[in-house]
Amino acid sequence: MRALFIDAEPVEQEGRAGVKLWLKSGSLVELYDWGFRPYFYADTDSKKDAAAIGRLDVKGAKVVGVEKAERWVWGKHKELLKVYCTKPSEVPVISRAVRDGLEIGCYEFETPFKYRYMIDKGLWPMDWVHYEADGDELVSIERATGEPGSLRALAFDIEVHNPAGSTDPARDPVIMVSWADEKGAGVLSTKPNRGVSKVFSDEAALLTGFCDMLRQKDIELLLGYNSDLYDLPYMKERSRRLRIDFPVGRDGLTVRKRGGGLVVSKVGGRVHIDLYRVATFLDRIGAMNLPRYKLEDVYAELAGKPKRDIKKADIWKVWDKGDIDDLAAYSRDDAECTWFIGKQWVPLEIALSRASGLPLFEAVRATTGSMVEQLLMRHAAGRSEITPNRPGFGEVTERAAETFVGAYVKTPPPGIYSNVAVFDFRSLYPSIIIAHNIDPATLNCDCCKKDGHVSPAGHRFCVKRQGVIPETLKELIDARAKLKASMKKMDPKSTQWAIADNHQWALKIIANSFYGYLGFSRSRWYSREAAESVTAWGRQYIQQTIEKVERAGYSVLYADTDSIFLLLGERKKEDAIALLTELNKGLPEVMMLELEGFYPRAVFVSKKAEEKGAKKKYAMIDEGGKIKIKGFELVRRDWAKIARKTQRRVLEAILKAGSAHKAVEIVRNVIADIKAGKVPLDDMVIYTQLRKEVYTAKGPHTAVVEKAAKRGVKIPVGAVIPYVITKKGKTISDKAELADWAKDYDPDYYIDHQVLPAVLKIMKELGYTETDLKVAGRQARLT
DNA sequence: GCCGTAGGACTACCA
DNA sequence: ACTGGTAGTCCTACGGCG
Repeated sequence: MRALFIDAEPVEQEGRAGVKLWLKSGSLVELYDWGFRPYFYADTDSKKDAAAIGRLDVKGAKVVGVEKAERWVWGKHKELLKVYCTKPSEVPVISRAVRDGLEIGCYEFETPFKYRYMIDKGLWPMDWVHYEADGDELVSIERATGEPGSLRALAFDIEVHNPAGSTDPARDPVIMVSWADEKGAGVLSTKPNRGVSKVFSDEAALLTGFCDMLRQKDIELLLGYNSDLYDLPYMKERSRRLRIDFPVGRDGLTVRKRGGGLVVSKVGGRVHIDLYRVATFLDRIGAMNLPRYKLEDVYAELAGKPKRDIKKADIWKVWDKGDIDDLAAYSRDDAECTWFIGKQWVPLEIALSRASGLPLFEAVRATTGSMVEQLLMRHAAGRSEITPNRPGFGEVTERAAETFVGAYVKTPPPGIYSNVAVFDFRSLYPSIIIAHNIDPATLNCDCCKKDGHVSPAGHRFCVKRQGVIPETLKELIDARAKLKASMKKMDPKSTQWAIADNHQWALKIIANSFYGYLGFSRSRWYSREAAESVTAWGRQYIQQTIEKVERAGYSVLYADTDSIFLLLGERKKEDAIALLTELNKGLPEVMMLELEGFYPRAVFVSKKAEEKGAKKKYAMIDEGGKIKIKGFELVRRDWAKIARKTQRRVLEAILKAGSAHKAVEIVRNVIADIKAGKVPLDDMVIYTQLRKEVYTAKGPHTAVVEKAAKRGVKIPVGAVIPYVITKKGKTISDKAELADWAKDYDPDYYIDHQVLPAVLKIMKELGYTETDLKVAGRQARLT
């Protein structure tokens, strides 16, 4: 039988231990594999040790088999013992006895059992398998090929009666559950209304009705927004209090708290995707940058239009009034927006799951680090290499304390320039890792003492045996290149193209994370020497390239990590392209310098306190009139919209119209509007994320949190706080007030601390001073 | 007690 | 809970002044 492999879970029944597999062929199939034994490795080849390990009995947990195994351990070929246990839960117990009791080192004793199973069986989630079964018992399974499969999905959202403002499952009932899927949308509620598609006698019936619907529709993929933390735990708690079952899954619902306030809600037998998790993931990897990631923010960004909105605080009022037309429509809209977002992001998550080997549920909640790790574990196993153990607490602390030098950034001379060309290295760090075989296990090998790759940081890497990291990375990069090539032959509007695009994106995301993973203190494959060699080679390549560009007669304006900005001057684009070709001849095979683009005009500014140019801050306009802005206040959410908007207009006036005069007019008008109190409060809102539980220093955003706490509103860690600097108070922190509570704004603050600083650094390059901008009617010095 | 400033804490950016 | 490099804000402590 052919099926899509979804997930696996360890199970224990009647003393037997095995694995439950979730497959999809038509609909979901549950199968059991009772024939797979958990194991770990012991670092010894002595018969005496083998015998001692074989005799172990820790409170009834016994070793059921010991066999020899040849594996690579940190670049050395070794003979180890593979120690089998009966149940997965016995692995930690027995391996501890081996380590602490017999003082024999162990490996892979903390590999979660389901990963152990998937890795050893060669199963990749969201990919196809061929299997044979006898009843519900698996007989055989192996990986097959095919396009990624799809799952039957449904998005949902709940509304809660909230007269107290906040909601509390001890008190406030669920009043609506809305849903949306391929076929349409609907609202389940306990009050009848035109907008309500199904009415239930009470809340218990409503919750049960929702579960019935999932069962009837045979939903495999459940989509929510912040449903890990809110909807599912809320419904579960309400059900508990109502003393009813809540069979939202085929196999229970577990709500688990992870470290750092993270909550994960696992729906057994369906894949639950919390799209808020996807939003924060995309934010972290820099694929998205919004001030906030509420459902309406994300929807507006993706759909290009705003979402219907009700003030959350008013939900109960509308409900109590009995006229719930609006509420039903709003609730339904929430589900539809969630569905819309899911349509865009689920394919990427499926691609990430396939590319990393993490089951979809885990992939959605994974960091790029754990994706890299999963992939490395799979590749390591494939080449008989041991997966290094996780570092202990002490080790992590030590690693975190040892810092290393990163990338090179050139200070740009501030000014406004014409005809800039930008070159950049394609995947600089991944290319370096592959070109120089950088891996903790190839570091200081015994075989290449004379002829190894020696990094500018002074570390040597093997030239004979490729490391698991370079090997895995090369596979990703080659696969991506192949995909990109095949995409050229596809119709860009086809589903096939969209699938390939998500896949290539997933491969890129993972490939870009390898360097960070090498330097990550909790990494299994951590190596400071390896990480600092990557950056050292990176600095060497960029600096040598800068020298060559300068020797060719160009002046290099700016450079950061892997990019070079040069002034074309009197030369033509063709000259720059010829130079590029020349530069590439001197680079290793896998490395490639590319033309990023030509820019007719560019702005670099000086640092606020010094005359020197500011790094990581520039704006350029390309030949198509498209503006690229980096680092400026206007790309930062912790600046008020009025400052960001004004700075953008000023930059546009200079880059597009080339008019400083216009820029001055803009600034003067904005200042006048602020003084006159004409600017809407919305434009004064500053967003700052609450990143810590406890602060040593006071700041506007911590002050806002304190004030909210006094009113009984708890702002959780991770929240992005919107606040306004009001007239009331002495210091800025005193004046800061939660946006919803702010009645006015302090014009002086917004002029002197927001608009002027943002705009002045640009105007300074054109010869203007603060007074030129503040005092109306004065003649501009330059135009 | 007031003023100016150096330095620390903090956030969000670039690559 | 992937890295280092960077700009910039706000607050506090501190020294000088009178």
